[in-house]
Amino acid sequence: MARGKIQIKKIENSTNRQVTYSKRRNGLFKKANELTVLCDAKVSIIMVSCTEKLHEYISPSITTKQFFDQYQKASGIDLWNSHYEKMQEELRQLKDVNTNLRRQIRLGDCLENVGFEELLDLERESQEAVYIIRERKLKVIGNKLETCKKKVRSAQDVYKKLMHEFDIRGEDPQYGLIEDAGEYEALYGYPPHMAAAPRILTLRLQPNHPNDLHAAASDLTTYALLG
Amino acid sequence: MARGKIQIKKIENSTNRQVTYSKRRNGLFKKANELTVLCDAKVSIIMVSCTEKLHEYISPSITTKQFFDQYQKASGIDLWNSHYEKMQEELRQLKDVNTNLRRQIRLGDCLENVGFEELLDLERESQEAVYIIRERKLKVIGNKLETCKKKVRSAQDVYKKLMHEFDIRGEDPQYGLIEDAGEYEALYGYPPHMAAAPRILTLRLQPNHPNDLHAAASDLTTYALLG
DNA sequence: AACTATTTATAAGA
DNA sequence: TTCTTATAAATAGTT
Repeated sequence: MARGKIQIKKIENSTNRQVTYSKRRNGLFKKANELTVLCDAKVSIIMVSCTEKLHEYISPSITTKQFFDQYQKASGIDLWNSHYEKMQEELRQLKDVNTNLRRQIRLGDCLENVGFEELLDLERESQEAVYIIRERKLKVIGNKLETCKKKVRSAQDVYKKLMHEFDIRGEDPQYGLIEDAGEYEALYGYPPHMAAAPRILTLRLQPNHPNDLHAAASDLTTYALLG
Repeated sequence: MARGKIQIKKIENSTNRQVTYSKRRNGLFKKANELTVLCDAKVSIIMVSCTEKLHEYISPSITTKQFFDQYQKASGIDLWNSHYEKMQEELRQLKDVNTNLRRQIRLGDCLENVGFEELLDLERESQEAVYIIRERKLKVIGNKLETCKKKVRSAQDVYKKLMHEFDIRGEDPQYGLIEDAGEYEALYGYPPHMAAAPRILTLRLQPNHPNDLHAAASDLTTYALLG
């Protein structure tokens, strides 16, 4: 529109296109604002450039949200609808899944309407579940036991070492053994009567990091003898 | 902008304002379209006049709906928020319920990450479920048995009645008794050895609605004797 | 970003 | 409304 007429078709030079976009965008927004003032109208312009950048003009005294609401009202097009539908579909599916899950559990709803065959299946499945869970439970218990045994062995090693040193030094009043402090078992959560089986001498132990209870429970080798 | 400069302020003459609105609206839309073509951009203009009339420009190759979606995405402003929030809350809750249900079943997912205490709970719950299901199963079996007994009694009644009539008429060749047709048990789905216990004479029976197997199984009183 | 020759938009009048 | 037209405004190409 100046220094030569142009064809209204896509500007191939991307720099030129960018510049023109910027200039004309400003022009458009200016015009929109004039229109707003002159004619007491409300205008909303939203632009997305080919580089996906978003620019917006909105008349003062109105928000984009209000604009959309007004647009919806005036046009009769329910813009929420498709959004709704998606969510409602998702909701429906979740409810279905839910129902199926409940059907599998069958604790919440009663068994009144369950057929006999289904009932037999259900009993079998539930019993299987019990077996699976029980198996897992036993494995977990086994693991715990194993861990405890290791700790006990470790403690025994420490004890042997100490006894060895003890033997070498002879009766030195600097070192001493205190019986039955009861703290060792407590740290591992074992009742006293169970700890009795592996016959070891209980030592009064103290972690190297007195304030760190976790370290106290998990790292036996860093314990030091008390005087 | 022509034949005299104007102040950018509300045009008080309503006719003039209307005319200007119309002219400038067209101008704006034309510019918007040029911008769309020249710069490969997407433009949406929505205008509401002071008389609440709505006009819209939208670049070809896009819908207003898509525009709103894109706007939302780019601006981060969730225009549907109020609508969404409710549904999303519902969705979230359903998902939670779902997770809990799955946790109760715990057959699909493995038990690796289940704590020991939880494992014990799970075992107890599952075992309880088995008991509940078993109880229900026994009840159903009991009901079936009861129903069968009733039917047997009913059959006995019919038999007695028939025998009575038989006695009155004496030996009339019009009426006959046929032993061991085997169809009675088959209809009720009972194996022959179980039907043997209640000692009744089996009759060759035929339902009044020969094609309706359901009726055959459920309505003993409408059976008629065959010749 | 500024300049400016031109094109385009449009205010006022018909 | 639309057309006309003098003139204001916008802007393409250049610096």
